Amino acid sequence: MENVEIARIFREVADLLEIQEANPFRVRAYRNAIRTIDAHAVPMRKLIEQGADLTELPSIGKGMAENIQELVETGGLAILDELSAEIPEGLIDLMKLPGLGPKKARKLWDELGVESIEDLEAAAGEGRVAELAGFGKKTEERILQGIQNYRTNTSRFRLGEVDELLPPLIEHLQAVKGLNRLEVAGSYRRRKETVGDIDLLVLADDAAGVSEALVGFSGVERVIGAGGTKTSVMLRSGLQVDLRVVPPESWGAALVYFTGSKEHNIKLRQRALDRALRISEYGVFEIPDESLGDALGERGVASEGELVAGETEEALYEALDLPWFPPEMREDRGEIALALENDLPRLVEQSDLKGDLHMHSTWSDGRNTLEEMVEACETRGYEYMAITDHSKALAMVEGLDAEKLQRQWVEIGEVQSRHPDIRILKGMEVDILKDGSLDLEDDMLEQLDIVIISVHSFFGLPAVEQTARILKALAHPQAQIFGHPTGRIINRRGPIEIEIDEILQACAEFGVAVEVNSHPNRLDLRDTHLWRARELEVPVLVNTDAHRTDELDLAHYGVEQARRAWLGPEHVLNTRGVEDFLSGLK
DNA sequence: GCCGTTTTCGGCCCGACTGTTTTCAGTCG
Repeated sequence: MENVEIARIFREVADLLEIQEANPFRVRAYRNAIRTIDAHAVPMRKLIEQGADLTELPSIGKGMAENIQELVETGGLAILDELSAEIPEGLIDLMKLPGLGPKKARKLWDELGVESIEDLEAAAGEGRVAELAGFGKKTEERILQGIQNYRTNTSRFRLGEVDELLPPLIEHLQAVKGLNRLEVAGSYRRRKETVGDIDLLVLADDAAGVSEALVGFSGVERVIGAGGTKTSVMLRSGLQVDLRVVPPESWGAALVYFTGSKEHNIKLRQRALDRALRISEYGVFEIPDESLGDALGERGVASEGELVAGETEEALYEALDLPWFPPEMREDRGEIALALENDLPRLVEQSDLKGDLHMHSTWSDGRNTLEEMVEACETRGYEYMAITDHSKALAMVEGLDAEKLQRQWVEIGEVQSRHPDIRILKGMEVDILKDGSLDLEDDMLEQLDIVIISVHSFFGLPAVEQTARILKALAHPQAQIFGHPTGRIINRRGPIEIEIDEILQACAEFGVAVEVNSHPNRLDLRDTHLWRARELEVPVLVNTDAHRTDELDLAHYGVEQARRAWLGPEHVLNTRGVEDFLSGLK
């Protein structure tokens, strides 16, 4: 029973409780526990094995700890069995459709006997949904449309995809007269590895003009909604874009609000209430004494109370006696407590990087020659770099054997003499073979400056075998860097099955650094694993794994994931000068 | 169901939009 499975089962319980109209705070308790479990690198089963007290984890109390224990020990959960005996689990799928929540899903089941998406499609097709009280013709159409979208497009967008889709839209909007400011907020600004939709925040003299411009953008497939301050459209790419026009005095508050995360915002609001302040997307307001209590619940009190802050993010945080938080830290993973204890860490920045230690050339499957890669690194201001072509096990890309590698060293020597301003390190991305041995002779490994070890085959080994294979490779005296450790391709190929915590502990023990592979399709290790690496004091390298010169520019994605794990320059080896860097490797 | 620099009981974030209504519930972020 892995953490992802526990989280999935808790999610089912929460959804079913919601349909059952259980205490909403009980539902929230499950959702909070899911966040903790999802983000924890150590498996719950292992914590239990070690006799750890699960209730020390945030949002895990007595009840959740018992649930986790039950799941780990029996593989099942009594509360889930009870719930699914009362309510069909297919109703959970219904809630994934836009406009359908627990109440409406429940009603569809109660009154029409709908138990699945298929049932719902049939009922809506026959016009029976529109006849229900609280439903109508439009809702029915929206449901049918939603079912289509659900089947064709269910996954989130990779950050890199969004970076390709956004520029034309932003350019289009910036041409609107009177647009003073535009910012992309949401998980995009927090640089999360995948993005669900796009939140655009705009300061403009003519709100309606910007809204019209968005609706008129050539990439728009349909308009989802349009009100006075909010416009939503669906692009043909399947990406949803929400646009908000905000007044200048609320700019900072709106930016905080729409950047999120939701959990971070909730913490801010709780803190505000403690000091008789109320936060909304319009600003920080004083709560007048006489309205404390009952009057707050009434409608139309939004403007009540004096505006304290809102024009900038800094001012909003200052009103709460907090420093400004980099968006990557706004995940409610303890950042507020940290800020209160001491200064926030200085997070690593792209400009800190002094070298890139993972890239390919035409010697294996790279598109550019070795010298072109060197020149491109020079252009980017790097002090050092490593050429790390594939080893011979990757026959399809003509990986290098010992003989070919020696010939490459000759070329490196020549290129080095033509480019004295950058240090070219002799490296290789050596395959970890099925049995955990390395795909290059020991005497050759010893002569390399940089040895990256990576998995490129046998992705499907069972966890025990896969973990043992990698542990063996990590123990090799010449292994220095573990490249793209989980092998995942986001939205396409899942991670290999490994005990990530054991692996990271072995890295710490053997002095092996881990890579955050910056390619936006990989981002491997991911943020929560980098977090664990920091805790275990495993050094991290931000590498691009570039197969072309322009891919060297992807390094910022790796830096951003590192920032999400609160890594500073002191945690990232390739922020050091070349001699310090080399002495930091084993 | 979790949580505690006024608390072990009584709290638990806030507002906009939609569609269906004649004043609002449900959903969403």
